[in-house]
Amino acid sequence: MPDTRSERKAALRERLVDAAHRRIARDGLGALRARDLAAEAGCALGSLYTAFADIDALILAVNARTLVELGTALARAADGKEGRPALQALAGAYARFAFANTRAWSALFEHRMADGGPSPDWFLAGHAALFERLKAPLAVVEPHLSPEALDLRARTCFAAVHGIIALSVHNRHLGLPGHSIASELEAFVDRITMGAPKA
Amino acid sequence: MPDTRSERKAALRERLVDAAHRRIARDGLGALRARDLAAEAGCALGSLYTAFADIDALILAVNARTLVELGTALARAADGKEGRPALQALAGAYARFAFANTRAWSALFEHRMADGGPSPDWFLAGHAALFERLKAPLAVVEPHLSPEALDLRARTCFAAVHGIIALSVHNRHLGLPGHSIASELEAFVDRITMGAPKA
DNA sequence: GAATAAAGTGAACAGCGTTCACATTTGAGG
DNA sequence: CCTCAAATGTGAACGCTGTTCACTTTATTC
Repeated sequence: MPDTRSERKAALRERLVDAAHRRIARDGLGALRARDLAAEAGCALGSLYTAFADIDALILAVNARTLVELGTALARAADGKEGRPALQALAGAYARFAFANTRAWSALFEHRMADGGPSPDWFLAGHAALFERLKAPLAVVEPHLSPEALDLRARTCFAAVHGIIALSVHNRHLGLPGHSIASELEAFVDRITMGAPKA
Repeated sequence: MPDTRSERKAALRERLVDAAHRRIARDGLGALRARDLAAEAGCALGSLYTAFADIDALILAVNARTLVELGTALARAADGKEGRPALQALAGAYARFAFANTRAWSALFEHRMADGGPSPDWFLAGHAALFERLKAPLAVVEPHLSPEALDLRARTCFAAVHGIIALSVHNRHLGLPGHSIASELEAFVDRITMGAPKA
């Protein structure tokens, strides 16, 4: 009793995303090979292109999965917290996720569309959710900001924390040594949120 | 009266670096093609590999040039300034350079060695000079820091500013809109240097 | 159960960085 | 000025890449 068409196709897509995810996690985005993925998923090379339009689409699917994992890690970290403690928790969770899933996390930002075009909307929305999450705790810390200014400030804070972590993850000589990141990040968020109540 | 061997070789190297620089500036690091470069430099494909070990080495030469340009831009901006104004000037100059030379500046950070190995020391030193430049003005703003803590803080500040700019340059939807960068950056550096005399 | 549409297949294609056997040019010694 | 070994220039060829396509196999529909 063979599976239906759609079941088989969905299963193939999942096996391919699994294989790509493992490969990215182990060797990074640049080590993805269409032939390796097809072999690991147990399908012919051509079948890959019946499941995904191209390798970019497959990478996007992996990134979507990573984005969900990152989102839940952040949500868990900030759960029940507000203001400065929430921001500290988010920054710490972001750093831990980046160091625990270095290559998959890097793929989120390294990847560019092959034709140079924009990523699909649903993917950009997932990215946007990252800094949207900062708005509520930031609003507690900086109640004087207008909604527009709050949006800008959330982007700035996200980018700053991201930059600190990204440089440390990618560039051993330029970034912070691993044992200093947590403390520097904490001091940094302290500065950013200065003026707010400490607890 | 043909040129000497070494003169010809040096001229070829320069033409190749010029061509690669133009190509990177126009279309980005990913658009470099060995055949294009050879054609534009007026040499055979194989000759490229008598001048440079591989494309990585050529990219490194381009990046070295970009790094020098960036260094002089920063030096000019901070000239005669100290403390907070110096930091503001450096951040502003860094942002202006990044937006005026988007692709060449991106190449400094996008590029990874093909074999995954480390970049040569002279190149890492050039990168390190970026945040070394922050130490003196930072020491004025935060005189209580030990040399070791100052080093860490300089790395953190560089990474934060770099992150804000990088995300705005690369990711239109996640980063700041162009017209807000200068003001957000200024507010940000203000926060970082809080407690120091304003002038 | 036959007809039809969908999916699977892997050889073939175009493009890439890099190499190599060979042609050319160069500069020092007779 | 000529000679000739050695350095340099050359582009076809190699191995690899993502992607396509004519063809076979399979699932669904009437």
